[in-house]
Amino acid sequence: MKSWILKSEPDAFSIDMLAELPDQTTLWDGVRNYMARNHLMAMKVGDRGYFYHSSCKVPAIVGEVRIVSEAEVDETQFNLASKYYDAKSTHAAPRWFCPRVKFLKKYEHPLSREVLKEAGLENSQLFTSFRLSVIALTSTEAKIIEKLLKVKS
DNA sequence: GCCAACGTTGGC
DNA sequence: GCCAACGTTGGC
Repeated sequence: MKSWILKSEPDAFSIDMLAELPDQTTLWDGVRNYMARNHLMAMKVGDRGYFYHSSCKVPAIVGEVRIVSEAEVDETQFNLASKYYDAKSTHAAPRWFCPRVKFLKKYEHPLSREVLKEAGLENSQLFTSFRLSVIALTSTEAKIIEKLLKVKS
């Protein structure tokens, strides 16, 4: 099982919004960056996603999701009305794919960037490629986060 | 709201 | 296929 970080702006889509959906699941669509897309396509059912709030007062890991189905074609790329519309993508050769994720839990104590950095994640893609919206964690990095969560709860 | 970082586009 | 210009992300 691999662990990932999924960034989302809480104003656009927060962990609370996910938790309030009837089935608590959503397609992680709208990603338009190839490195992030490759991560989305590498996700397997059962993988863990850390839900990260970005572009907000306290950017932090705020909870967990589980990957419940592997990446499928992101339909928003064909939708003219969508802000994720991609004129260069075709049904024959779609560019963008998205997995389905399910809400697992929301943390009482989110893990801020400061905490993550101090705990030893300073070399993670979260800090080295700070604009990347889908991040792959190494098993070492995942263990550090698990340990932090144990201490916090 | 500023601005650095950096991915993407497009002219040559 | 190089690289400057441009646009966007996201922390501060």
